[in-house]
Amino acid sequence: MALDEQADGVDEAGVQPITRTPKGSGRRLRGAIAHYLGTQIVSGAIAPGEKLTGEVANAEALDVSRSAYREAVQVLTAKGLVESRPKAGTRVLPRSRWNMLDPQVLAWAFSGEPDTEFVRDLFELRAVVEPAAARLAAERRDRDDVKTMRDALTKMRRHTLATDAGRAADRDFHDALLEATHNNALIALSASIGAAVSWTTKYKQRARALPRDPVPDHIKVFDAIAAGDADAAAAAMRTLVDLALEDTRLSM
Amino acid sequence: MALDEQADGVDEAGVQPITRTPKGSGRRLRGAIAHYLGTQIVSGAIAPGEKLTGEVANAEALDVSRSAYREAVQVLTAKGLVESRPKAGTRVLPRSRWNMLDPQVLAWAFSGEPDTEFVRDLFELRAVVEPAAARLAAERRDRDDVKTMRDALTKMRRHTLATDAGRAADRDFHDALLEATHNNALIALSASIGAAVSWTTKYKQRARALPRDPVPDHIKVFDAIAAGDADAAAAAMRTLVDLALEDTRLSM
DNA sequence: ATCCTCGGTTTAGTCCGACATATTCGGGTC
DNA sequence: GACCCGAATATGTCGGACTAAACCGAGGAT
Repeated sequence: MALDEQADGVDEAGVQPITRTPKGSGRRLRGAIAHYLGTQIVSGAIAPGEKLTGEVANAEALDVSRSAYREAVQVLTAKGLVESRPKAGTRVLPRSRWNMLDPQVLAWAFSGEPDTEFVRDLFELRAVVEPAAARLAAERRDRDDVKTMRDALTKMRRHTLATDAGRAADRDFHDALLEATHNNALIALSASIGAAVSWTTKYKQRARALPRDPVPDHIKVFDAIAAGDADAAAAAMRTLVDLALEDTRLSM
Repeated sequence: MALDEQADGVDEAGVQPITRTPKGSGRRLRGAIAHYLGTQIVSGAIAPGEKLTGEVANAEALDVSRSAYREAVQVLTAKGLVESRPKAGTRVLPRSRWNMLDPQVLAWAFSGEPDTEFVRDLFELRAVVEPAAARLAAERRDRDDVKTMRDALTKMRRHTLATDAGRAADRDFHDALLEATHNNALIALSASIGAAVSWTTKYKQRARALPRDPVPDHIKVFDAIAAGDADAAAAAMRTLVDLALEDTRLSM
C-alpha cells in the first residue's frame, strides 16, 4: 500500500508503485505523504537512526513534487519524528523524541496493528489522568457543565454504544466532563488519549459484541460529579477505566 | 520585533521591517517564521477564528519566499494551531484544537509573559501525573534505573540548583525516574511537562534566590523508589511538586 | 604517525514563477 | 424566494535554479 489504498498496476520501477489518491479528496496530497511516511516510521519500517532517501529521489519515487514532499517532511519534523540537516540527510529520531501525545501520531500508530505494549501504557496513563479529571470536575463543575453532561448521557442511553450516534454521545460526555475541570492542560491531554482509545474500540468491536452495558458506570460518574462528591467521582471513573481496559485486553 | 531581535532600519513599507536573521544560524529560516507566527497566535495577538493574511502578501511582508512561509504554516497546521483551505484562507483554530502538550507550542507559550492560569493548569496536571509516575517507578525500577538516579542525585548534591550543571542533574534525575516507569506514554507526557516547568524556573529565579534546598525532597523520593515503597514514593513526589508550585506561585 | 586545516561534494534550504484545484461568493434563472 | 451555475480568489502542487551548510577525504604541518 502506498499513498492510496487501491494497489493497482505496478509501474516500470516495480518497487513502490504509488499513484495519487484520486477518489479521496479529503486530505491533501501532502497529508497522504505525511501519513505514508508517518506510518512507515511509527510501525518501525524505517527504524530510528536510519536516514531516509534523499528528497529528490524519494519525491520522484512517490511521483510527487519536491515541494509537496518537503512540506510533508516538515510535518514529521514538527511532530519530532525526524530531523534533517544539510548534507547529513533526514534521519529518524529516537522514540524518546517523538510526540506520542500528538493525535495524528497516535492515529498513525493505530493505523496498522497496534503495539499491545503501547496500548497498555496508554490505558495506564488514562487510569491515572481520568479519575483525577473526574475529581476536579466534581469540584468545579458549574450549572452548564452538568446540563451538557446530562444531555450527552440521555442521548447515550437512547442510542446504544453500537450505533454511531451512541459513540458520539459517549465522546460528548467525556468532552463535557473535561470541560468541567476548567483545566486546559488536562483537556488537551485527555482529548489525545480519548482519540487514541476510540481507535482501540475498532479492534474491540471486531472481537465480539460489547459484553457489558457501560451506561450504568457512566451514570455513577455523572451522579458523583453532579453531587460534587470528588472522591466518589474519582472512584467511579477508576472502575470505568478499569472495565474498559478489561474489555480491550480481552480482544487483543 | 519580527524574525530577528535587532529592530533595524524600517523599509519603505514601514509596517513590518523584518530582516533575515543573520547572526542566529541556529534554527533555519522557516523555524524563525514558525516561531514568529506561533508566538503571535498563542499570545492571542491573532485570536482564534481570525484569518491571517494571504500567503503571497504575508510572505512578501516578511520578506521570505512563499515556499519557506508555507513550510512554516505546515508546522503550525501540524500542531493544530491553524487550518487552511483553498479560497477560505488560513484561520486560527479554537484553543481546544491546539496541541498544548507539544514542546514547541509550550515554548511559544512561555516565550512571552506566561499566562498564570495556564501555569496553574500545568502544575495541576503535574501534581496528578508525577506522583503516579513515582509510584510506577517504585514498582518497576530495575538495577540500572536505580544506579542512574543515584548518579544524578549525587551530581545534583555537588553542584547546587543555581548552576547549570545542577539543573542538568535535576533533569537527569527526573528523566531517569520516568524511564524507570517503563511506560512510554508517561515518558512522553512528563517530558513535555518537564520542559514547560523548566521554562517557569526562569521566572522563578528572577524573583529571588531559591528559598529552599530541594535536594532533601529528591532524596526522599529516591529512597522510596529504591526501597520499592510505592505509596511512600507517590507521597514524597506529591510534596515535592506541591513545594515547587508554592515557589512558582510566589514569584508570579 | 597523528593531528589539523582546507577545499570539494553532497544534501537540505530557499527562491522564483507558473499552473491546478477547490471553495466561496455573486449573479442569473426558474 | 430558493436553487443552480459560473467566475473570482486563495491555497495546493509543480518544476527548476540557485544558495548554504556540513560531512569527508586530501593534503600539509607538527
